[in-house]
Amino acid sequence: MTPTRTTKLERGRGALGPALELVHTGRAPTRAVLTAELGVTRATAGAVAAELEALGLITVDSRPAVAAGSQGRPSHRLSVDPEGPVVLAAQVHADGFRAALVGLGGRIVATVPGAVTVEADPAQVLTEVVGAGAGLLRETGRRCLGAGLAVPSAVAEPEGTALNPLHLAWPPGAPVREIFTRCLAEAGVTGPSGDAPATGFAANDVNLVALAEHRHGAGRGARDLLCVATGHRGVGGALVLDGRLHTGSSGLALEVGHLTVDPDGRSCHCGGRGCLDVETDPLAFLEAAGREPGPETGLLKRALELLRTEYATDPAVRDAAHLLIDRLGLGLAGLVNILDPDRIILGGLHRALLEADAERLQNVIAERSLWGRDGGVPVLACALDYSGLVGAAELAWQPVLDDPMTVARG
Amino acid sequence: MTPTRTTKLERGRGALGPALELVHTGRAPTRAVLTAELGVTRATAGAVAAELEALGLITVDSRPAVAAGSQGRPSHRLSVDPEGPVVLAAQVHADGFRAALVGLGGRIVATVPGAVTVEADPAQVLTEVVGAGAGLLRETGRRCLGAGLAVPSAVAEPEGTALNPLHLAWPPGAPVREIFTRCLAEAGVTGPSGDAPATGFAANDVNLVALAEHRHGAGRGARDLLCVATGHRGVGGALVLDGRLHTGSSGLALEVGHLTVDPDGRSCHCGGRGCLDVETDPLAFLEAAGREPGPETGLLKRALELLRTEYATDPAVRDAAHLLIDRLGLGLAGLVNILDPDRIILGGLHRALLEADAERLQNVIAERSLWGRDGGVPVLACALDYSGLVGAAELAWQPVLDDPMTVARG
DNA sequence: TGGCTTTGTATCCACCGCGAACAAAGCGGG
DNA sequence: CCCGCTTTGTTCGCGGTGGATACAAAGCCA
Repeated sequence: MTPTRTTKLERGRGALGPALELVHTGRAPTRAVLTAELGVTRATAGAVAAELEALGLITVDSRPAVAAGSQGRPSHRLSVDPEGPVVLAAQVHADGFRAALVGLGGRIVATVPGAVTVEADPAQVLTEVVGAGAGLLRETGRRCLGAGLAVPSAVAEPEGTALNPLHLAWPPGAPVREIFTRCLAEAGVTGPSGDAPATGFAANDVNLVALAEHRHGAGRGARDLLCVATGHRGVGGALVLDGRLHTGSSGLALEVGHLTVDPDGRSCHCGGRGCLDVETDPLAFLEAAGREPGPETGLLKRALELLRTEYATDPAVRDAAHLLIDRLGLGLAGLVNILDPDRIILGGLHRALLEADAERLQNVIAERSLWGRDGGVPVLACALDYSGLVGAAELAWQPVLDDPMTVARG
Repeated sequence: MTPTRTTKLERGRGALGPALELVHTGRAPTRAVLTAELGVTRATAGAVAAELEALGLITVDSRPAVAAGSQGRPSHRLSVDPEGPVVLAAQVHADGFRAALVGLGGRIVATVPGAVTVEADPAQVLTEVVGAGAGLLRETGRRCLGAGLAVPSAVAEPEGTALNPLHLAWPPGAPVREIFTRCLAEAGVTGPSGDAPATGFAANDVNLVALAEHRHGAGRGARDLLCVATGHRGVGGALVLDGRLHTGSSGLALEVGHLTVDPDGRSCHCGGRGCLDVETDPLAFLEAAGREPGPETGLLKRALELLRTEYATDPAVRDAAHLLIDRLGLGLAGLVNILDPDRIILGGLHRALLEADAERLQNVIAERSLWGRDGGVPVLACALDYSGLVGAAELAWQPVLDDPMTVARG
């Protein structure tokens, strides 16, 4: 029989995925580095790079790169193909949504915000969202390899249902992934196989922030990355272990909002008292500062604004910030004792608190974490714009990173 | 040049490790199952099994196995070679130590307890320990492939230092792995390479209980396994994710003792109040039951005895048990919210509390864990004798499981 | 211009695991 | 009792993957 003809270029399939991931995360700027990172020979790394280029995923710049100072033959630059395929990414939040096309490397190619009525159900919202994304695809004419969605709710695995979309007026248990996939099919958004419609991926927004920061932001190089962030209300957490999101056995891990941070604090719907959720969110901050919290929508923005403008001038604001920092530090110390991350990233109001007085926060964590080592865990601020969106894109890219040959089979 | 001759039997090296792990954990009783579990062809599975047999690690029983009812040619039984090589395993605790030889499959081939004075330093203790193990090796004449040690302390990675050996009068930060390795060399205990001395592995005992239970006990088949156990004082935790121990970035993960389980509870040396550590350990139980706790040594044994004999008859004991169950449930619920395990295993006093009233414990966990699903997380009792020892052996077996060919290169 | 160093490429080959055909071992039915 | 039937185990050949090696390319530097 005539076997399926394979060109020499197709060598190195097994290393394709790891290689693409290295270029994707910016850890392989040249073939030489790629060789070292993959632990293969130059021959293999060269074949792999050629194959990825043939697939239209990366570009090999033939002009000598950097070359600054070092001797020897200058290496060619490997980079993600800026004209390559994209994925559709979207983030839904209490005030609306944002859709985007995201290329490899977490590059946002095009993005557009959108608004929906507060009462809209998942199908309405996701129809709008996918419609906006499909519009971007038409405008740009890019090839689409998948789609990912960030939602402000825990998402159960493997069902893909939103368990607690508290700020969206969605029914708990709404099958968002299924709805998202259906909307994609209706809008004709394609997946990696080209003609077949894309299957949608959906996950919690904080999880996706963590994933995005780990691959392209402040979490690069971390092995065990903890991410904690506020939205308008409540606190979310996420953990990336060895480069993969730890979602737990049913997708519900890192519900960190109900750690006790103030034994004398206010009671919480969870049945406890003084939970991180209610003691360190924007509402708690505004109240602690003696301000009128106002309507639910925009709590985060008002809290950030207050902290930014009056922290230096108003003692009540400063005291409120310090109070929240102390509580947050206590909660983070508890997480450090359980998870032992090598880096912590904060988003939302927590990020602003960190930037207001990083030393105070670090000290609280160090004091209350047991047997912590040399200086304690580094705590950093989120470094990406739209990290939730980028994280949603990572979900969609994952099948391609796992097996880049999928893009050829389409 | 004449290349290194390799027999046909040596085919299938890449799958050797996974195959050995399957037999080791009892998940591959026959070659047919091995074929399915590895996802390879019968030819490959057969070659792999033959290779493992040639290495002296497993036996292939030529008599037809089971065959009960099913049609087709009966399969041969694959099993760990009971006469195969062993590793030296040891567990140190407050009252002394226990050394053992452990074969594949977690089979304890020989074991011996030992006593040391309370004031003994690490070098003295480990000299005794290794001496006892070496004695067993001499008596049995087994080939030794490595050594592992369980200690009642967090062990920092990668240094291998015992950070908080609170019950041992060892200096915090004692380099136990280094000392252990030196003792092994002095006693002439061999590693996988045959002539070279073994490098010792050391880890926290509760971590090793979790590892052992995951591979050979109540945790088999779990993906995310949480283990919580008491010794005489304090509470330890451990987490196995995807079959590997999660020790955190510096080996300090799962220090679960300082979760708040009683906001009005007694103060703890950690600075908090009502910590799991001081509210659910044997001392807390004896005090809650109104008994005189007595000396430090033997607290666990007395607590277990009291619970076993008087739970049904003495209301004070029952109330104390229920109090501790409620506190424990609160702590476990907090961990469930953060880690989302698919199984929980309890050891020490916690195991006895579970057996006293499993339903009460399950209910508390279910009530306080958020969005828990259908019936909550299964909570089971440790199923192995000497699980700490078996876990220590797993540490030593790991290099062999990762690459079985190492045993040939010796 | 000719070393020197590092990067990229061409060629050969060992090895792993797949596929297919065959052999083996029990069951069961005429 | 013998002949299918089913499942398991083995033999043999093949193709793809990546290693090793030698060589070519491209910059520094004397």
